[in-house]
This record gives sequence, C-alpha cells and structure tokens, in this order.
Amino acid sequence: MPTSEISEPLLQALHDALVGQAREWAGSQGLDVPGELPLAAPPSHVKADISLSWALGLAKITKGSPMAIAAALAGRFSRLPEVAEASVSSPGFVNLRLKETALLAEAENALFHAGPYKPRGSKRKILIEFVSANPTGPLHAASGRGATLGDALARILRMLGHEVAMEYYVNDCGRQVDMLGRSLEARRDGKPVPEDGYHGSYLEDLARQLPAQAKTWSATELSRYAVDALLKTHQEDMRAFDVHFDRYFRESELHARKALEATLDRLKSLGAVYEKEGAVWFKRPEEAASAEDDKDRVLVRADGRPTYFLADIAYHEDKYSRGYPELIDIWGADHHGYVPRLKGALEALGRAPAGFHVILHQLIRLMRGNEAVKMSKRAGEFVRLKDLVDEVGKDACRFFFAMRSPGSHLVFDLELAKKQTAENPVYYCQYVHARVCSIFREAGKRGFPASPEALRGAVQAEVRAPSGPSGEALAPRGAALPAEAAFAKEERDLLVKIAWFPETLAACERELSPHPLATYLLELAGLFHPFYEKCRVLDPADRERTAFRLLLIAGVRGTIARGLELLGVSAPESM
RNA sequence: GCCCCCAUAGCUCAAUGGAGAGAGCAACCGCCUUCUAAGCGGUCGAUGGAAGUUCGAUUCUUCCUGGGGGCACCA
Repeated sequence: MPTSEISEPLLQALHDALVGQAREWAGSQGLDVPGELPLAAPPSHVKADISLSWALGLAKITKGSPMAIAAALAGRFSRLPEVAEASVSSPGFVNLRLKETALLAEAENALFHAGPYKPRGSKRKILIEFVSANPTGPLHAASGRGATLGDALARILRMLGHEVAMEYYVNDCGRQVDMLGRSLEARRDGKPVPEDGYHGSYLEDLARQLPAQAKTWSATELSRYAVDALLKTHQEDMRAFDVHFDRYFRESELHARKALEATLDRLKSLGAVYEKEGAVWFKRPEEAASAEDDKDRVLVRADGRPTYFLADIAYHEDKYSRGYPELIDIWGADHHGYVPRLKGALEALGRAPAGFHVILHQLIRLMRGNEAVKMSKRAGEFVRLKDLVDEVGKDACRFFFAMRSPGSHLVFDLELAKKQTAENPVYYCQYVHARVCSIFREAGKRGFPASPEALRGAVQAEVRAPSGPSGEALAPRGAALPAEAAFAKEERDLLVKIAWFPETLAACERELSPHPLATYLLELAGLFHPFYEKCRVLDPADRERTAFRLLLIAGVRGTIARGLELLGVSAPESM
C-alpha cells in the first residue's frame, strides 16, 4: 500500500544520466559504447560512492588512453546535479562522490517507500516453481534451501515490479506413489515392507492413524490417502517456513485433462519422437546430441505408461499456456542432468530458451558436530524441515540459506546452529532494527517523533508547507541539514549504503538469487552499529542534528526491515 | 569411463574481468553511571597446484589434485 508517490531510486536515475552522458561523449568521438556500463561500489580504500571502469572498456575499443577518456567522462559527469565530484584514478577509473542533499533525499525515499518499484525495462511475468518434493515422505530439511531461494527471489522480483507466481508441483502419480501405497499396505497388515519400498517410521505412524474403513482399502486407495496426508504436512511445513505458494499443482490434474497425450501428439507432429523396442523416445535436437545429454530419452514405456519426463514436459507446457512467458525452476544439483533434456523438449515445442531458467542449487550437507547426517528418504533416517525450524528458528534458518550463493555446497551443522543461535549473523541484522526502534521509543519520551511513522508525518507536513511553522526542527530540509563538511563519516557511509539498496535488488534479479541482499544487509548492519556507538542520536541541545539523525536511522530501519522482509526474516522491535 | 558443480583466513561464506580480496564465527587485547554489550575498537590470518588469454584473473581457457553430484523403459 504505497503511502506516497515514490520517486525513482537515486542510483537508477543517476545511472541513466551517466550512461546518457557516456553515449553522448562516445557519439561525439564517433564510437559505439560497449553493451554494459555497470555501476560498481568502489573498493574499501577508495574514498568515493560510485566507481566506474567505463573508460577502461572504451580504451580497449579506441586503443586510446584510458586516463584521457576517463578525464573526458569525468568532466561531463561532474556537471550532473547529483554529483559533487568526479575524479579520475589510475589506470582509468572514474570515481564519483554524490551530493549529500541527494543522499538525504534518498534516505527520505527509503522512509516513504512502501510498495514495489516501477520495473526497470519491461515488466516481466514469471512463474517460479520450487521445492516440488515428492509426497512420499515428510519434507526434508534440505528442502529449506530451495524454499528460501525460491520464496526470497519471488519476493524480490515482485518488489522490482514484476508479476510473479509461485508454484509447487506434486508428483502424485507413478511408480513411486504406487510403492508408497504398497508400503503403507504392508505396515497396515503388519507385513514386511517391500525391499524397494519406503521404510521410514512416518508410515508406521500413518498406518496407526488410518481410519477404521481403511482396513479394506486397496494399495491404490492407500496410496491416495498417504499422498494427501503427506502433502498436507508439506503444506504445513511450508507455512511454518513462511512460504505461501499460489498453487500446489498436482500431476494428476494433467492426466485428468489428457495433457500428456496432447503434448505427445504435438511432439509427434513436430517429428521429435520415434519408436524403438516398443517404447516412444524423444529425439534430441542436433545441438544437444553431442553436448551434455548423451542419449535420447523415453517418453512412453513399452508397457504404455508415460515417464515423468513426458509429464514434466506437459507440465511446463501448461505453465506457458497459462500466460507465463518466463519460467524459473529451482532444482537440487542432483537433477542437473535433467536440464538439457527438458530444455531440448521445450525448444522442440517452440518455446524460447531465454524464457526458461533453471537455478541449480548444490546439495546441503547436514552435520551433527563431526558426523554427517544420512538423508535417504527410503532409509527413513532424515531430518524434517519442521524439526530444523523448531530447533533453529525460521529466521536463522532462512537467513542461513539465503546467505549462500546457490552454487555453493553448503554445510549445515545442526549442533552449531543450535548452540550458536546467539551468534548467528541474522541477529546482527535484526539488532539494527531493534536498536532503531528503541531510539524512537526513547525519542517519544523526550518530545521528538516517537516512530518513523510520526517522523514521516512531520516530514510530509514540512513538504506540504515548506515555509510553515516549525517550532520543532523535525524535517531535515534546509536549515536542519548539516553543512557538508559537518557530516560524520559514519553518517555519510550509512546514507550511501541506503542509496545502494535498489541496486542490490537489481543484482539479485541479475543473479537470480537472494544472496547479494543478505550480504548487503550484513554490510548495512556493519555500518549502523559503529554509527550507533559514535553518534548519539537524541541530543536535546541540538534539535536540528537530532532531527537529521532521526531521519537517517528511520531510513536505515526502513531499508533493513524491507530487506529482511524480502528474505522472509522478521524484524523485531526489541530483542 | 563420460558429464556437471565446487575449492578463498583455523571454521562458515562474500567479491557483474578492475584498484590494496571483504564479512561473521573462533583466538588474543581493550570498552557498559549516557538512545539495548545479540554491540564497538584493536591484533592475528586466505585465492588448492601449473601453464595460458588480458593493460589487468578469485573470476575466462587448458591440464593436474582433492571433494560433491549425475550418467534407468526410477524420480
């Protein structure tokens, strides 16, 4: 619910202006600008807010002097209203310092900002599918990784103005489900569970809780019952993890409407299948044949039953046909061999390869101290996601999963997670929020605005009546703004960091991962705590400085709260 | 055997081909009569190995070593 008009983020607007200037300059030299002209944060030893290596790229094309090009660009950049200084540094960087007035306006933006941004470029319509665990057992702790990645990414993409649906695919048909039914039947009848069946204790529990009439149920009926019961636990676990899918899509829906047959017919008409030894095979496209996928795959077995491959193709076709031109799938790395296969099939059906993204995340290794925890579902020796959440807490769990890039093989030490709860980085971020809230509570007692909301009211009043009565110097505009030289380093660093928030989300979109945001929040917290130690916010003797710092920490609070929210982590008002 | 992923500080992780590789935890030394010490300041400490491409490589290429995963008419 936007409470006020949101202006375009500072760095985004500035980026556009800088690119415009660079293109103009290049045009005047008869040059083409290279495709990407990214903004970068400068390294720690460089005193600047933004760092550009554009001249180095241009020099490569022109074979000219990087320093001369950098100087020409810096000359243009320094004329932009937000830029205080554009300097050149060897071997050809342009470093920008922003004006404090612009930074402060951006902090106000962070305070006022409530809703999603206007999308950069065109608005994307994306269906993101994740977790999709088979309902043949409880949800494993490892599913937490995919759940966190998918949910946080969906939240971030929505914040960036895109339309995103979240879906969980349920394999409620096929051999695994049959086996589930037979395993439950064996449990019910007190017979030994089949060798290749499911041996977990959850089926014993399920057998004990069967309704009276289940005594006469067939294995098929039992499997249907078990799938429903287990899916229900998945849904409970996801809710407890604060992941709320728009839809749980059952494979049986596809069978009910003959979607597999329809898909197979289309593939046939496209000449993408052939028969061999009684089975129907998908013929790989030429390009794929020599690459990662080493052989053709079966769509329909000799016994006439379809494979999961065919069902998956039909499912993805269904997603496209529901009006989503872009699909994101999040899979564990153990499915990586499946990517070229599915991609090949979708391409054969005429779907653009660029619209299908698979995020593979490496598997997690659960440890109890020095001992690896076995995770085989059939052996029945595994850690439920719910147990993990109960033990460690949702916030710590989600932050832990969100911090790592999907490609990292992460180690989750249960003992460590349990023992070191207080030292978990997530509390470092949450503590920022609690401290800001605490300052505002104290501010209220001393005649200052008692909350960011109250401060917002005061600032808005000031905006509406800039020359109005201001017995209290609450708004940072005009007189309340410290002279530029009077900014403490800690204050300025925070303002700059706040300004980088939207760029961080853009990085998440680019990487299709929330982990840049988690890193950003840790860095923001790492700037706030020193500020808190050094800069006292509430100072009755200096009401203007107090007003400015209240605005600053309100901006910090807004940013950290929004960032944590995007990761699905709570922002407590006290700790 | 073939294919994919990973290797960064004692540990867990960051770093769109950019500058002097950043955090947190652990260790050691300090800091609470002032808005929350789940905090702050300081010290120690790293790109697995060898070539190559580049003005510039943790990042790209090749090889090697070590770890994980995958190669079903299973999912």
